[in-house]
Amino acid sequence: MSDYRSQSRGGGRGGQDYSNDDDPPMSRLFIICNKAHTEDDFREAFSAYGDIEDIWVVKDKHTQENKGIAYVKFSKTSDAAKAQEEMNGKTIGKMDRTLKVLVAANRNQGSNKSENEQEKYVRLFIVIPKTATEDDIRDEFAQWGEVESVTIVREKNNGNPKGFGYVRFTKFYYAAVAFENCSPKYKAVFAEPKGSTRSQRDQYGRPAEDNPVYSNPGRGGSSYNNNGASSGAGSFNNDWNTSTNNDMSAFLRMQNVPVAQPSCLEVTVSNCVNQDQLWRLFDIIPGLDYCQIMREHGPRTNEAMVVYDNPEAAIYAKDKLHGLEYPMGERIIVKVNGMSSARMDTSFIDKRTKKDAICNVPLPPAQPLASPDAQVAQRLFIVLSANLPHSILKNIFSCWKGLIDVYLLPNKNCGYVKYAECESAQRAIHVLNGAEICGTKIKVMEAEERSGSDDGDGGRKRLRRN
DNA sequence: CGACGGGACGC
DNA sequence: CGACGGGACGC
Repeated sequence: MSDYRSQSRGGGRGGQDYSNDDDPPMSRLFIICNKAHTEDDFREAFSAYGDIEDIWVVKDKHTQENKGIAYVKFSKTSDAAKAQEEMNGKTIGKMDRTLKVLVAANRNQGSNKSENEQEKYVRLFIVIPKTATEDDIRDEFAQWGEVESVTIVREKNNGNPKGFGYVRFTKFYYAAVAFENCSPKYKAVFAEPKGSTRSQRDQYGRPAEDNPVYSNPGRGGSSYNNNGASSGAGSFNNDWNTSTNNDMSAFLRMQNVPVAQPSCLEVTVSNCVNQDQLWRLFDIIPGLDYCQIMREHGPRTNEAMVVYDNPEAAIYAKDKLHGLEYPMGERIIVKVNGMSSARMDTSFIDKRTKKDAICNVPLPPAQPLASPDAQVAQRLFIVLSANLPHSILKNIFSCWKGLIDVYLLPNKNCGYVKYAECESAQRAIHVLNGAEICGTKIKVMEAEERSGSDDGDGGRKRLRRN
């Protein structure tokens, strides 16, 4: 993984890729041929299928003799697919030997022969609206080629769609055309073969624990890191409510909350500092309760929230750490939450004598969560005056029984909360609407029904996208 | 005022 | 049967 040279070329400038083997995916072919084949032979035979970025006839390092293998890199996956399917088994040049044409494996993973062969190339993983049926998806994707099957993944209990599924085509080429041309709403990618999940999905998981922040994931790089919802999501596990089974520790933590006073700091820190490092830094001052990198703040900085269990500790931490170079050359900026003035105003603290560090209203102790598959009894819509980490929100809303899910919309300070019990939802509204969480105001109300997804009946349109 | 995410297959 | 180079930021 250290060998990835392509990372720095994220953006929009034009096109020469020398080494970006797997971009787009499966656009490079591995060809087993004859030692006498030349680059020109391959160019002549393969350029009919599309733009070729690179042809490489592999030679022995020492003897310079051809090894009888070659790589041909196309710009487009579908061109590579067409070439692979048509040239495999053909002869080119004046040679007798037939070519064996395969999709090249990723540079760092060696041979491909033990794979399920076609399995990897004919199946797309897609996000599927919950209202869609297998037939809908089949009809939609049949425009790109012959669909062999569609699978919508469903809950095993109630058969409700999970919101994603698979489309299997009869040929690599069809899958490639669909991959390139289907609506972006499907977020199509080539499906991993059934056994090996989570190979590349780690980038969404936990944010930097002991790794520095990685820059860009590969294709389709929609912003993955600039909102509290997604960056917070990975830290779920480090927080008070470690999981559904850990209610007791959450309970104990929550019991302590109401006695503490405000002590929330807003910290701007280089994005090469990860959460663990930041924690250790602020933990120098006793009383650290909470430390969370929340969002990107600039091209090279993140914004974090740091909470102490008493205001003196927070003031002291600000005093000692504000302006510190950490690491060398990168100053940390520490502000009292919500205040823009550089100087600490202690009267600010006094005004909040009765408020706890996390929320300015008393909260009940933490309650068991509902399963993520649970039936939603009530959905709430929440609006924040600033972003908050997902972990804090989850914590707050888990003070009522049967919380299913909390999320904020990308790049917005509003979102949804789902409960399996109406009564919990109503209590959450009653207690939290108008409250402040770490100095951030929150509104909580019943959510409107979602506007019909794509049933196409013209009606209330408040948004133009669907 | 402020409105719709992510997701990996019954192992 | 078979699996990984050369080139190079830019005024």
